[in-house]
Amino acid sequence: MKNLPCEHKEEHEKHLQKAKENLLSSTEVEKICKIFHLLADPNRFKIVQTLLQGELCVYHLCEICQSNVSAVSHQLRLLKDNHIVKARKFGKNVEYSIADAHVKEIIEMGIRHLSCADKE
Amino acid sequence: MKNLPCEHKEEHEKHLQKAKENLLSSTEVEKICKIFHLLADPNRFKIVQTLLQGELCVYHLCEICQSNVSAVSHQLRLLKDNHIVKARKFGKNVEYSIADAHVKEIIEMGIRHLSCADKE
DNA sequence: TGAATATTTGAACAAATATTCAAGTATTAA
DNA sequence: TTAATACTTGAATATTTGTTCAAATATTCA
Repeated sequence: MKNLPCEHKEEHEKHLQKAKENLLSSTEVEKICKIFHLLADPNRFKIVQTLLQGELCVYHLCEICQSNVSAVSHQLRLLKDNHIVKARKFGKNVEYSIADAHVKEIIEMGIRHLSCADKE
Repeated sequence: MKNLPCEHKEEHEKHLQKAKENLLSSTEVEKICKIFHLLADPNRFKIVQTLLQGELCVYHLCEICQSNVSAVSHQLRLLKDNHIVKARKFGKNVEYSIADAHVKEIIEMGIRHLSCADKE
């Protein structure tokens, strides 16, 4: 038995053991955190949530975010670089759409969490 | 029909309409983003994921995060202030545990997303 | 009481971030 | 070819963030 500075040695030892078994690698943790970080900015969140309804171009996304073209474009680049959205040129416009189907579930989970939190 | 500067007027108009119907309030978006932000830091993520296995005190969480007591304590305060974890004193130790059952699903969703992303 | 342990706290700092602005590119229309 | 539209880009700025350090608190034990 290790000499841990903790009153609950045995029980905590068990929890710690389980935790260590389920531990992800640093790379894995960083990847997951990256996704959460990308969805943690209100404007990026709105962009992604909006694009879940279907393809749109920058002008419309500005309307939704109530933000200016440049700010939205910067955020879109971040989302694109991280493969959350994809872009295709159509005439003068650039149309954005969701590239990663899984973000839908994460977003929906966030929304569900919201209504649960309200009840508490 | 609005005079939108976009080649795909009709179709985008539909997407935009749907998006506006599903639009969350700023307060709601901020609440969701807050949760994502809290889980977007590697050390906080590890702390929460670890506590899902059961109650532990600060010393053990430092071990998991490979970080120092002060840094972990700061992060724990953030998580506690936002009702993700809760603390109870036991002798010289403070035992932390999960306060918000829903983060489990969000974390698991993140992990699932990871394995999907790998395959692509 | 005084020393040891476990944790918290506040201030200071460096790094990361989001936004703005001004200038740039690409495409279309006149 | 010039002007207008749609979007991108890079630099500058202000803000937020995570970590460190040193000092503080709380509890137990001798």
